[in-house]
Amino acid sequence: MLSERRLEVLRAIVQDYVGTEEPVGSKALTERHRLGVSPATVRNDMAALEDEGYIAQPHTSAGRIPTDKGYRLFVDKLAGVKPMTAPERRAIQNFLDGAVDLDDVVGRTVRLLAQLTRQVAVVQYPSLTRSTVRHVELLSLAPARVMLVLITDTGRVEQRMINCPVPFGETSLADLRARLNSRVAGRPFADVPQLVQDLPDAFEAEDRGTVSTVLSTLLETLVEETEERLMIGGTANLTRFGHDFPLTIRPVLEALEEQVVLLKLLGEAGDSSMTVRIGHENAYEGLNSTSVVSVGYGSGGEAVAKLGVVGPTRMDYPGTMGAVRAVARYVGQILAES
Amino acid sequence: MLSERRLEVLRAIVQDYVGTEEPVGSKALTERHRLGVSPATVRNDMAALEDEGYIAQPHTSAGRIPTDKGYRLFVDKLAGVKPMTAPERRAIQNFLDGAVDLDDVVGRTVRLLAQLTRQVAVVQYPSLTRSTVRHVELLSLAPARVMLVLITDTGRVEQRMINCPVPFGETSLADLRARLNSRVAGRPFADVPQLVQDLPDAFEAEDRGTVSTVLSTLLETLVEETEERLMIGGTANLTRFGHDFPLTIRPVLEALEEQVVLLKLLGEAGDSSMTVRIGHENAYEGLNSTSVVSVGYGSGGEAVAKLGVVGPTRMDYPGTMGAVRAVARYVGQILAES
DNA sequence: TCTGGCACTCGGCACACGGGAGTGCCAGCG
DNA sequence: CGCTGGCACTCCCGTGTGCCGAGTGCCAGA
Repeated sequence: MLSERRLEVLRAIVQDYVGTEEPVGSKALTERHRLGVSPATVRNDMAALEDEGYIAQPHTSAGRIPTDKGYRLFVDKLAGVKPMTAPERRAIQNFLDGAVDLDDVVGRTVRLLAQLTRQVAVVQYPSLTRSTVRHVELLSLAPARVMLVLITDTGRVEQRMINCPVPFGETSLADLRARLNSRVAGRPFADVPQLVQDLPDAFEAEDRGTVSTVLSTLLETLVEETEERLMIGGTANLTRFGHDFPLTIRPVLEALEEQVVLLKLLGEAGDSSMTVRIGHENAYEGLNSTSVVSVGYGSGGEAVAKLGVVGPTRMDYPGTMGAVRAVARYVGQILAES
Repeated sequence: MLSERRLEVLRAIVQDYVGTEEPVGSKALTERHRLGVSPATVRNDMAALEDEGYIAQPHTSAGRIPTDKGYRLFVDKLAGVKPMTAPERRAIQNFLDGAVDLDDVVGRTVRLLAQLTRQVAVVQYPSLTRSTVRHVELLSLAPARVMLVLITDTGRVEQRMINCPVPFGETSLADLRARLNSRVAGRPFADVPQLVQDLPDAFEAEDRGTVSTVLSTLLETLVEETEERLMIGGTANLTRFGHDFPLTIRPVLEALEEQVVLLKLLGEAGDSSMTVRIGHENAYEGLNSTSVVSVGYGSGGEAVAKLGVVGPTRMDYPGTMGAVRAVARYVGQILAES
């Protein structure tokens, strides 16, 4: 177990390195922090921290920088979450209020989060399968052409075109619409497959094919993995990463374009509590030099989706965590109101 | 006026520079192209081209690189549009087919375009105001809560929540829905304001307030500038820009995040024909070292939106233009089918 | 267990140097 | 009059050298 002072040294190293982006040496440490001991002592502590794998030297005779393990310890034991100041909280609220629809909410959130953290922001749309059905609408656009519209309590709206095998009468359509809604409205989307299973039986033989087509389209829309969507923003902040660009930034941009990768990343994180994944803790190779801070958000108690930021492992963890948590909280409120 | 040979020299310079990314000298030129003259002669031609402002030297005693004016001449007079090969055309079609909704179409298009051109792709959603109304739906979600859903012939669906001043009966709602659709279905969105102007008059006094609220929400969604949306992709290709990253890439990423800037950029381009804006021809400063190739696309004859790519001024113009044109054509087809 | 001292290591920078690619100019040739 | 080969000149750039400073590890002493 590391002594109290050694932990203090580690904390100082992390803070300084995050601030200066340069390896920090023993002398500079004693000057900037009141450790109460001499550089030589700090050097011994640093040697011990290095033995334990918390810090490392980029080159012999250079200062130390924290390793992923070092950041992990810092986040778990040495740092808290820095709460937002009152003006910041007000700014968040102002910025998010006045969104006209869900796209707007998500868009504003992603911009806000990118600006607050000066990093790349990722916001997942509320998951269909974790939301509740508000309404299912069927519109007849042409004799054998139906549009299916799903509306969730979180404001998300999905639509699908359906080509019916045979023309579908307006009364049958109204019948199906009414039956569908009476079964599923107010229920979680996850239950929908069960709830509509035997619906075709209630219809005349000639309509059954069409009803089945509609239902299977409905179920397809709910398949996890395809129904998940997200928005990212603040990629310009990647340019603040470091000086050795091309190699650092490239894989990150590529990862961000692969929505599958991001969704997996968010999916792996704890369900609603805040999760920090540091460097190599991220399964995806391109993100091995980044950290991901994410948290679930939702209109009520349960999380319907996640949001977070992607930044260099060398990031201000307490500040970032504070911003992410605060934004998630306010977005949840907005969704609950809509 | 420049002689035939000098134009040929300019063409050779552009082609070589685009290929190698390095200033091209007189000797290298004569070696790679059959110009039929000696380096000394080419030197004289280059001096003339430089006097006219078509090419420039990064430093004394270095090769020449094309200026924006040089690229302009190249695009206008010296190069055509390189048509896609048959396999490429097939690949495009395969890639775009099977999209389930408009978001999917736009998403696939942006990825496709980024991949084909190896540059940043930008695709605008079909403009509401330039589309035709397919259907307007009103859903009663709560006694004084109505959801407005607009559906265009291009597959776009917009929705807005409306809080009614007074509860709105189901029959009044059905009445309004029917009247609305009979007036606007099949008409261009641009005409909607005119068409619905006197609608409140047809209702009882108590409902008139609500009807007006619904109509004003409808009109708000049609305001140009707010209704325009777009998707971008392929930002990872920016890393191929050059070696002097931070300065080049940063403002471009920033511009791409400012949807307003991009929309303006696309808006300024010719309405449906292909437009190439080179370097400083772009009004936005951050894009002064990039070229934008854009073209309108639409389901029928008229363009309902634009798509294009953003890349370094040093780009393969014929190939890029070919890809952009081909993709626009296929997207138009897909939209017409849906 | 901490401290001050000391020798050592190594990255980064400033500087000088030379090679090479490219240029402009000029005189001569068809 | 236009094209060509030759020539002197200009710079960019990569390489090599030397120095400085920050940082380290180790050791003897308090």
